[in-house]
Amino acid sequence: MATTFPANPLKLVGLVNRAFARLVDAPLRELGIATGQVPVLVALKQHGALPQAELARIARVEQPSMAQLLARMERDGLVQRTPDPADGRSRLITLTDNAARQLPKGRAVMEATSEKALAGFSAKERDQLGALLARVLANLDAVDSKE
Amino acid sequence: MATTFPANPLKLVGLVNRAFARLVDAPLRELGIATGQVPVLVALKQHGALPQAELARIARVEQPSMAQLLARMERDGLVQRTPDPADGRSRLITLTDNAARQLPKGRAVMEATSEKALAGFSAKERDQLGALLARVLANLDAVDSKE
DNA sequence: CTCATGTCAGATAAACTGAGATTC
DNA sequence: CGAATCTCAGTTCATCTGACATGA
Repeated sequence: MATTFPANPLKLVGLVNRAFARLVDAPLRELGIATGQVPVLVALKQHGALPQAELARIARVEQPSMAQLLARMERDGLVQRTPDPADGRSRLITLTDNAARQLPKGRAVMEATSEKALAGFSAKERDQLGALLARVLANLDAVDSKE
Repeated sequence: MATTFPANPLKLVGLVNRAFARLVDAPLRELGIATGQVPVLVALKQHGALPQAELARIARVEQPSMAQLLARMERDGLVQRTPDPADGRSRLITLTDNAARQLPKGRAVMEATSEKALAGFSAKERDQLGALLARVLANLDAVDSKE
């Protein structure tokens, strides 16, 4: 009976993902940020101005998906697109001052909710979970690139 | 430096979830099934006819979300809605013969991809991953119901 | 009357493919 | 010319609120 309840870890991944997104959504929205935008904001904060294609790679989505996400973010005053002086095809994405100001609060929300999600976990267990998930991700990436 | 790479396990959950969905999507689509429909099909196979509200509870979505999902499934010939003789408000959802026939193949796809995702994992590690994720989910549920 | 079940209408976010325009 | 960058158009899925009809 030991393996009846975990069913399939991959199913749990989906449930955890949605439960987390649901929790984080409301407080982020009050900051004017959507959940899916956080990775983009973080990347821009870290690397400064970036072209759209690079952001798509970082977030692992197709370019049109990123274009649409950025369009929403531009609409909401989180990013600007400025022509790339070095490449006429490209436009560089930068954070607005407002976004830069809100980002730390957004990260705090993510952090706090993660903390709740991992309540009762020892440091070792957190590392374990991270390591196991990283291996799963590596496996899935390997399959993906094989096809 | 031990905790630099796992960053935040919750982020990995999101990445794993999407990577898995992407892999599983195409083969399922060939069977005429969408990824989000699988849990519903499985629940119906297990429990027989079920009302919409019960399916929403099982899948942990709001009723209108389930209604729309079922509408798509009905459109695609996977389920039927028949009046509940015992409750005039309710309509019971049942699998079509075709869906019942396709379901095993769908589960096989899910299984096979899960297997690839967990390549190189010992039985113990699988249980560990499942147990850790189940604890995360329980934590998130607890927060959710507190608010 | 209240509660539960379900539908409808409308909004939003996120992702994809396919087809161009433009520039390196 | 070929490849990269981006836009546009259209589709699908998944999710949410809010309003409403109807039956228990």
